[in-house]
Amino acid sequence: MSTIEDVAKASGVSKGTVSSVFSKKRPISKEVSERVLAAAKELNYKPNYWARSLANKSTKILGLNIPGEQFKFSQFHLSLMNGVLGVCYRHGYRLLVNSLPPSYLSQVEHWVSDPVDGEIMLDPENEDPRIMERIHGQVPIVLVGRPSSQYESKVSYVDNDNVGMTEQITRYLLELGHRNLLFLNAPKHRTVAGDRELGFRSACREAGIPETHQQIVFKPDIYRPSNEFGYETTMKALQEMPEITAVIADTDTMALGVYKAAEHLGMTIPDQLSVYAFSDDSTYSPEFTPPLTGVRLHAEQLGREAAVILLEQLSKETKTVKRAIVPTEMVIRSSCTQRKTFMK
Amino acid sequence: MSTIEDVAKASGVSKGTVSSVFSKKRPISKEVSERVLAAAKELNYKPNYWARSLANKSTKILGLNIPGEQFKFSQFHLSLMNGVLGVCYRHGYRLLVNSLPPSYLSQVEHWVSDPVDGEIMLDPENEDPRIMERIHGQVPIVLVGRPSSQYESKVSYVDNDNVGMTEQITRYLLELGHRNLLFLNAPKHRTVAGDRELGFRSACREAGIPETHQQIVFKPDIYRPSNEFGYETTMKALQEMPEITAVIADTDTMALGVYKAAEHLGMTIPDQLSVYAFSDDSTYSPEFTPPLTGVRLHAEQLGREAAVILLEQLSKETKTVKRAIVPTEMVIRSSCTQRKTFMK
DNA sequence: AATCGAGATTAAACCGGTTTACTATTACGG
DNA sequence: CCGTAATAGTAAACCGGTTTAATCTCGATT
Repeated sequence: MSTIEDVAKASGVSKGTVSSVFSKKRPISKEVSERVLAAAKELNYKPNYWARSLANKSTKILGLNIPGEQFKFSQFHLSLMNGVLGVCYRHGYRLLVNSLPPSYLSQVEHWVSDPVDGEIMLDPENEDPRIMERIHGQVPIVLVGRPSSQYESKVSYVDNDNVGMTEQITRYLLELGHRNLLFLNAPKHRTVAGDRELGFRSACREAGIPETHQQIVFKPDIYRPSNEFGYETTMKALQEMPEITAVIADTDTMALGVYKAAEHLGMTIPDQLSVYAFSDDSTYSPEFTPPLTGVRLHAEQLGREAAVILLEQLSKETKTVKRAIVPTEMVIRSSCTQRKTFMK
Repeated sequence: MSTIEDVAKASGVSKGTVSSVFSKKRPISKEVSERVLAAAKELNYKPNYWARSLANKSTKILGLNIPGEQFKFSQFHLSLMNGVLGVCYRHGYRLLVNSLPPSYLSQVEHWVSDPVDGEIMLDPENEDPRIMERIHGQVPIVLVGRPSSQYESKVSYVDNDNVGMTEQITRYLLELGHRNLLFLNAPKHRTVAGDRELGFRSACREAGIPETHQQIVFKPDIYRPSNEFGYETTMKALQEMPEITAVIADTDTMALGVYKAAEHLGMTIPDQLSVYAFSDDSTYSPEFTPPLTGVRLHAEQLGREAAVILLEQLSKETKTVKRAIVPTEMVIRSSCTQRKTFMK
């Protein structure tokens, strides 16, 4: 690859002039400008991204940070990313997927600052070391999901109204006559799990459901796939407590496990078991009979808003902490129905 | 942020020594090493990514290049990306999603080399300027999909056997008794469209189907969503040629349009119209009744193989051109059936 | 004719690392 | 006790851009 030096020599001007021709940050006479561009084309020259970033102290790259080992993108993340990408696209930013193993990053020879101007961080946890690290390292961040309270006034974030949404969904099931619910929740250390628990409990309390009839099981944070967790937990719960008539699953993948459990127990959905999932789109949907009732989280919009807020923070000097709540909508399909009286 | 200079001063050694402590590329006595690391921690120092990349001439970042304006990731891309990410993860590479508008990149002030060590390029087209550019710019690439023939011996790529797969699928429909097929193909300029056309034609010819009964419509490359294209094309085709009893759709999104058209025409699937789609996973699957018959493309494996080949090319000096063909499997669900004789 | 000022260009410093060529110190074998 | 080699550290050059401060040109103003 040829360098700016080569172009400068070839067109008989200085490095600085060539730089200005490209960056357009200073006026250059048309004549010189053309001569330089011709030479550049001739030599197949393109400014070096990293040299430029080093000098500019800006990379025009946004990071997307996802926690956990062996992470896989779900449908939710996909939509979210599409939202982020759209904004990046319009503003000339590139998107870096930043999810290297903590074990890798902890080695001294891999210590390094992040190659991004700012980062969108997914799935915040209660004691999330990533947040501390970014604040400490001066990297602007926007979270998708609520941070733990100690950071709530320190970092910007976008989120659904998880408390309200779960309340609404729980009420829906209660109004259908269900009196004994099982809630398969996200891993306990994720902040979203707490919010959803809150909403669930609140709606149950409001309807006078005793605590024993509000089963919540948090997904353990080991690498067991969600559908297996859904299957095993539902099997166990329904055997121990056959009065359960409705299950709320945190994701559609979990719901798949619930469906399978119901099938193995000879129960039909929705007649003997209602199933609700926090997800409107699913990879596994071909497997769902009947179609899954869920909720639209508007992942794409979450991504868009996060990206917009982040870019805003990058452009302005004043670091206002912002928050955006994206509304949700229930999507009633056919996996939930009135509790049948003979089930009593 | 503190620099290597600060750390050097604080620990009373030279820049070069600090550099060696971090990169471990040269032995440093334990004593000095500890002193430096302590100072680094104290100052919250991390090596600057850009400066390091500049000096190393390597970024440890792989690019994922997707063509087209206003691109959105589909389920296929999601799985593919998961495959790529897994490999990146294990090798300490980050992944950059590189899909900026050509209009943006053509402006002089945005000319810049790519900030990656190598790139995985999706959806190659017949006269794909991206390929030329990367070869010219010395950026190692691996394609997902077959390049046009002039590049076939010049760049590595991974692909499904699109010809064979389409042949197999077409035969399947022909064996079900269908004699009049509609094939909604990918945009004509994509190489995959040609391959699939070839397979389709070949199977039809083999069965003695006249050309007039092998309708192929290529998706125009304007920004109309695939489902609308599927809907409108199917409506038109079925009205002009009611003898059609089976449709092959290039993607599940297109198939969604076909379903809708069938509904509007009062036709039931699969009894009056069989539908086959080149996709096993779908965002829209909740909408599919009956479940869509398709084909498993193993997108994740495609991504994995592409990443592995790319990393191999980066590590070795010898640039062997490699090719990998990932097998496909038909997934028979319930959107295709025997042609009913009364339809004759 | 002298002064001023705007515009275009350049040399050199800088961004923050890595690497090379060299020096100083210690260890060892003969 | 000396020559040689191995080890640890350093100063300076380098990676390829951007930017600052200074210089030079030329037309307009007084």
